Amino acid sequence: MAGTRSKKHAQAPSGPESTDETLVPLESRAVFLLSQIGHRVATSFSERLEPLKIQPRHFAVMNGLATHDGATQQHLADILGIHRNVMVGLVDDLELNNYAKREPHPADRRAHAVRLTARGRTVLRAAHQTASALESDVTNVLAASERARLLESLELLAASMGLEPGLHPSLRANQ
Amino acid sequence: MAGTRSKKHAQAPSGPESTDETLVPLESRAVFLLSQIGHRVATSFSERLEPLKIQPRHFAVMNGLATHDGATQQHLADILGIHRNVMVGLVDDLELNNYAKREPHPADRRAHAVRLTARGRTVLRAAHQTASALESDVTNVLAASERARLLESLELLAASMGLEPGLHPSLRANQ
DNA sequence: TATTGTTATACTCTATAACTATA
DNA sequence: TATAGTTATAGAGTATAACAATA
Repeated sequence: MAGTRSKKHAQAPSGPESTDETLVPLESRAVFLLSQIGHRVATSFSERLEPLKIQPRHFAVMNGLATHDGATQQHLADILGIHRNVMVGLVDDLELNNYAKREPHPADRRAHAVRLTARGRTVLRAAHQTASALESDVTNVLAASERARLLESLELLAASMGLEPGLHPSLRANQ
Repeated sequence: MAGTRSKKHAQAPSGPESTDETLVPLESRAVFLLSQIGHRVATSFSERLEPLKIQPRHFAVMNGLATHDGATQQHLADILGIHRNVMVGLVDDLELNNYAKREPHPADRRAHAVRLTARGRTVLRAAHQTASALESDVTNVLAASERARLLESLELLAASMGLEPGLHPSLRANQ
C-alpha cells in the first residue's frame, strides 16, 4: 500500500461480462473479513467496557495518561491524534467518574495538567484485563502457532498501510 | 467465542500491581490490530467507491439486487440486515443515480420491485473491481502462502464470532 | 501574534415511533 | 390485525469556527 494502486482500479470492463470479478464472493476477500471482524471486535470491546463506564476513546486517553502523567490536554490530543475540541469532553467524562482530574499547570496558566486518580488507575488496569480477555476469546479457536502467524501477518499489514502503532484511526477524526 | 468468556474478565487484581496486563502494549494485541486494520480498510474502500457515487452500503444493496432482482425493499432489508427505514434512503440514492429503479410489484400493490438498471450493473462490476484492487493493494506485502494462511485464519475467526458470511455487521444497525 | 481550553453551530448517522395504503 | 413503504424526530458523533485567557 502506501500510495500504490492497482492499474485496473475502478475501470469499466470492455465487454459486458469480460473479466468477472463480480464472481468473487465477499466472504472470501481478506479485506471484507478484516472489516467485518474489526467492526465486531471493536463493538465487543466497547460493550465489555460498559461496566467500567468508559468507551474505547476514554481507554485511549487513560492509556496516554498512564505514560504521560500531568500532560496538557493539547499534548494528549497530539499524542493520540484526537482533536483538542473533542479532548475537552473526554476529560470532562473522566473527571465526572473521578478517573482523572484537571490540575493547574505549573508552567502555563492557560493549560491544565491532567492526572489519573487512584480510581482511574484501577479502572485502567481493569480495562487492560478486559482487552486481554477479549483477545483470548477471539483467538481461542486458533492453535498457538496459527495465532503467532496471524499476529505477524497483521503487524506486517498494519505497517504497510501506514498505521501508527497503538494509534486507532477512528480517533484521528479531524486532527 | 460465541458466548464463552475468560474467567478473569474485568476483575480488579488483588494487589495494586499483581498481574500486570497493563504492560501488554496495544500494538501487539490481535484484537487491536484487527480493529485498526479493519477501520482503515473500510475507510479506504469507502474512499475508492466515491468516483462511482456510492458508499459501501449501496454496494451491499446492489450486490443483493444482483442475486435477488425484483426483490421488495423489505426482502432486501431482511437479506442484508438493514432496517427498512434505512433502505428507503438507499434505494432513493440508487434511483437518483439511475443505478436502480422501483417498479410496481406484480403481486403486492403495497410493495415495490427493485431492479438494477444497465448502468447499475456496470457500476456494480466496477465496484467489485475496486474491491479486487483494494484486496491486492492490502495483501501485496504478504507472500502467497502467508496470504492463504491469513485468509484461512480470518475465516475461522469470523465463523467462531458468529459473523454471517457476506454480511457486514455495520449494516445491522437496528434490524 | 500564537496557543490552550472552551463553547456554539451545522451536518451526518442512527434509533424510534408513527403514519398511509394496502394485505 | 399485520405488513410495505415512508416520514418525522430525537439523539449521538463529527467538523468548523470562534471566543477568552494567557503566552
